[in-house]
Amino acid sequence: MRNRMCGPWWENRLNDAGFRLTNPRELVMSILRNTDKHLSAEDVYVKALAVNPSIGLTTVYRSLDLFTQIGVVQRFDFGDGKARYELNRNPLSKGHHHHLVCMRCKSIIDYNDFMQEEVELMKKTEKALSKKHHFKIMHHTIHFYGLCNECQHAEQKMIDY
Amino acid sequence: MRNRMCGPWWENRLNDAGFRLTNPRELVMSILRNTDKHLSAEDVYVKALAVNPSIGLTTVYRSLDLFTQIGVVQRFDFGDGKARYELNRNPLSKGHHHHLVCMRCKSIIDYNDFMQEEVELMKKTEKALSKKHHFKIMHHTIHFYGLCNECQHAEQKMIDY
DNA sequence: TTAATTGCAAACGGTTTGCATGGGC
DNA sequence: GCCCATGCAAACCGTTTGCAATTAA
Repeated sequence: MRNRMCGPWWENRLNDAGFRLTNPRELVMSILRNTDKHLSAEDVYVKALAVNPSIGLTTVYRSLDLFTQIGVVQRFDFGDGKARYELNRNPLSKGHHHHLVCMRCKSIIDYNDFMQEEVELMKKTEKALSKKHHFKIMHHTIHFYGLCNECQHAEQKMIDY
Repeated sequence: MRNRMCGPWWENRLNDAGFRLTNPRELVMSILRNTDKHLSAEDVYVKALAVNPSIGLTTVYRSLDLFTQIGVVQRFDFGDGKARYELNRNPLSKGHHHHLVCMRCKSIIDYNDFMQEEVELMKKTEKALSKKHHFKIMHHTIHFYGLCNECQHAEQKMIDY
């Protein structure tokens, strides 16, 4: 009965990995699917409560961990003390992108410019580093840190006084 | 009396920013100066205790924060729940490099291969993203995640059984 | 049926804060 | 002497764990 190719790809991946499809897991997944933000566990929990008031924060954490482990979700650390979770919208990991992180208001902007060049450089680098350090590279992240449009102006005001 | 250009550059920067040169701060700095590892606050604290048994962990945190703020130290988040601190060895930020992070044992390897190409791509990307998103970029990080030499073999053993 | 999953409460671990004491300048 | 800086203890906050009850398969 497994692998019936009935639901979305992540359901199959759950099954294949031997995990159960439950209401809380479906709910967490639907929340991730319906946002383009970079949600923390707490963010997901709050949204989940609106649909299922009896869901527990613990379950949200465990679902997010599980999804991360089976490669359906990617976990990011932007250095503000809480992890963010983002859906891998495609089993083949299309939609590769990176992040601009505002050091002041912590907002995050996705970008995917110059991906062709980036991918080429990364491949080259990965190859060299694998050989040099015998390191098996699974994935990479590029974060730009700075000030978003609004926060630049806010900073400017502070300097003015 | 300020700005006498007597001590190392970071002492001057402390002075210029209006902060005091104290024993704990010198100790923390000397520890960072004498390692090539990526130390956590706790790591620094343990090393500091060996020299000054009355130093407090809080002071280590505050020193590291201060150094980070005045640009003498860089703080990294590799996603294992604790921040790492690394000395900027040069006021002009030479020695730019990035990291390989082992997802299993959390060890970190520095690399600076292909820096020429990387810097070019990053400059180009920064320029475009600044214009496109009105984002003022201060710095960036590139992290490769994967398995180090030892951990690949450990994983292999696990699979064998 | 029955083992995986859930929700609660309590623990955990890294980091921060309040406050009285101590030490640069 | 004036404040900034320190050390201690306690608070904080995101995350994890133990455990009994629930539920998917």
